[in-house]
Amino acid sequence: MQLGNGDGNITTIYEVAELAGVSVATASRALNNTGYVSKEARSRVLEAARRLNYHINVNARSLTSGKTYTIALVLPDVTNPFFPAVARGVEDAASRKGYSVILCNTDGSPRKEADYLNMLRSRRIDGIVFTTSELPGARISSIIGDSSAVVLVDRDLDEPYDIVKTDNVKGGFLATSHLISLGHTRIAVISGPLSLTTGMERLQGYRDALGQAGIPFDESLVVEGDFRQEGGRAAMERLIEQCGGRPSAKLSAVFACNDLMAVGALTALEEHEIAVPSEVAIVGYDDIALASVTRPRLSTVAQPKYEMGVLAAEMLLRRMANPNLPRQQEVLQPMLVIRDSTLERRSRCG
Amino acid sequence: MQLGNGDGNITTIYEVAELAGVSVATASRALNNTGYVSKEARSRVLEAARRLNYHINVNARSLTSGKTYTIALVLPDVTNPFFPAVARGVEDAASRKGYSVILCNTDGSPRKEADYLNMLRSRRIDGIVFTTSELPGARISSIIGDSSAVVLVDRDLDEPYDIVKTDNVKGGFLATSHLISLGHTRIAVISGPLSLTTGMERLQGYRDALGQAGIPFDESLVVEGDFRQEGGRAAMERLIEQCGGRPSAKLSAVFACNDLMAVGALTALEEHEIAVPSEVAIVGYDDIALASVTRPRLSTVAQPKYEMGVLAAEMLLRRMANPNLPRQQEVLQPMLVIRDSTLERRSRCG
DNA sequence: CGAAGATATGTAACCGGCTACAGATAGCAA
DNA sequence: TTGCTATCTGTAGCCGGTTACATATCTTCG
Repeated sequence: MQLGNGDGNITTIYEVAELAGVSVATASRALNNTGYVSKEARSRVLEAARRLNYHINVNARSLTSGKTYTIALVLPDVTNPFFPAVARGVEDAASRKGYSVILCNTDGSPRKEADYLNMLRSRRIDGIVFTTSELPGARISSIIGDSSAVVLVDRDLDEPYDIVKTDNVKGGFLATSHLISLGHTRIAVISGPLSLTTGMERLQGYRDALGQAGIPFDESLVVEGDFRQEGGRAAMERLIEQCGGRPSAKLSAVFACNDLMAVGALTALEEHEIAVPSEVAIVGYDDIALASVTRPRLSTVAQPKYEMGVLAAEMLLRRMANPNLPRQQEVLQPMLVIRDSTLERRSRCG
Repeated sequence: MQLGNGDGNITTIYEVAELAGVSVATASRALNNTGYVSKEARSRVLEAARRLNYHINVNARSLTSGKTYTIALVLPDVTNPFFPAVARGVEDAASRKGYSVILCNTDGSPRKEADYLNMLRSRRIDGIVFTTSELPGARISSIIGDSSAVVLVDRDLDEPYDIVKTDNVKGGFLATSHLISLGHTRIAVISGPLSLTTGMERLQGYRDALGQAGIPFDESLVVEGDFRQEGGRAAMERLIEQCGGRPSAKLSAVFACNDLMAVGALTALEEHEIAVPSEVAIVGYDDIALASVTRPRLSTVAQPKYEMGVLAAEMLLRRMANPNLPRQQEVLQPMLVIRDSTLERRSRCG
């Protein structure tokens, strides 16, 4: 609406300098509060910038500074209910410090992961919060080189990258011990993919709890799932079939290594008209929003998802500020949330 | 691991040109497949780029091209279960065309929205997929000017921006008609914030359905909610209280204008031991993942969330390619999903 | 054979910032 | 007065690409 110059058109620092009657050097110094600038010059520059609706061109600046003030969040799928909270945490922490976040969904495909990493390198991203699936650490470094810092979330790689995770062994232990303390001894586990550290570790916690209670580990009670609802349902079907339709003495509780699979298991149980928790108790993992609305409401092991995101971003910024820092690792504590899908078990069974 | 040059360090086109024994102009042409380049020169350049692990600096390029190949997705909160699917759609469609997506959570705060828009302008973003809450269209244009294209999702502004939405009036109509067809006549509505077009339009659909069925509109059956779970619960409490604890003849069904509020209402009903759907039927809106795991499973009006994201991104790219296009508007159709929270109503009531 | 056009390449300017360096002025101590 | 420091400003080069323009060679056609 202004004359010709004002509104939409893009202004450069040259135009600001000209209007203010100074050189670009002075204009730059005034706008960035660096070096020596007289009061009058500064205020003339600021006024000119205001009048021209000047917005610095970040890309141009990054050409000299080498910093883009951009980080990336690379994860399998925002649509997986575990990730939005993490993403929000990352974005909050990043934007607080003036960083923007680029979102990348890889579906866990090493191919897509590699493609994104290449793209991110071309963008000279300052850092990456990465939840990879299968890409080996060495491959990551070979692509991004040391052009950007990396923090791994919820994954554990051999490479010397910083890490934010929760104690999955402990989480698995908590879930299983809870079931044991309720009197269960025949406890099945629907694990995550055993190629992922999360999958392995939660299973390890399960074994630890069993061992500590003196309950023998029974291979046939372990079914490998895929962290997805349909996989959880299929795994539960398999378990039910294995028991000849009625769990009864063969199996009285299930630890599903994430909530999505637990929900799948729940539907399978419902279809077979097996009562939860009276016939079979079930514990999930993650405490996604779903968990508190199922019937029965799902007992689960909560992870501090938002905090993980925040910590990951903050850790990344620290690493960016000082690439020579020793490797950082932050292990958060999972927490058992007891709802209705697990219940005290009286008398029956041994 | 290589000599000194290979791995992590950043290479410029100058080094590539030098290694290939050509000028930067030729190198640039070879890498971009523009202009004339001899076969030999091209292959020497490509080989040099490969050996040096050359990745173009996108920021430098955008300095001359004026394009950043970056768009932004500005929404209230990824943590709201409605948005991840939209986000995924936007990211998929964008990355398919080589664009990156910057994620911005505004919490619906006009202040944050304005801050983000300013930041995005500084980044010379090519376009924005925007789900604003309260920022007037004029304000948006005053900030971003015509420096980037804008597509509005699920919102309707006076400004001449492109729009992707679903037919909310129709959605409200579908939900209400469904209840009416089951025999309900006393239907309460827990609306969204009436300051939002989504809120208003769904309510309008409700009124239309009532009108068409000849059921008088009763002000006292309308409670304004906030699209959040706790708000839905509070609204339901209010309705129950209004009926003196037992809905009975005063109210036999509720249309909650999104699923989150429906879930909240469900918990309120459960606490009061009011059976769903036999005493009170309930329909939600959005069909988020939650809806299919509640007990009873929630009948709801589904929006094609992922498709909305895809369409928004594609529309944005079209607009970016041709700023003079007439205003585009895409209205998708909502779809009724009948589950267990609504049920045929026999005899009783009139 | 000469002119026109296609092909190939390099030089240099430019995109929009930042900053090293140099030059200018002023204040102050010796 | 001289010399030194602190303050202020501008010129120009650089960051890493793209591309207009000039130049040169090779075909091709009248």
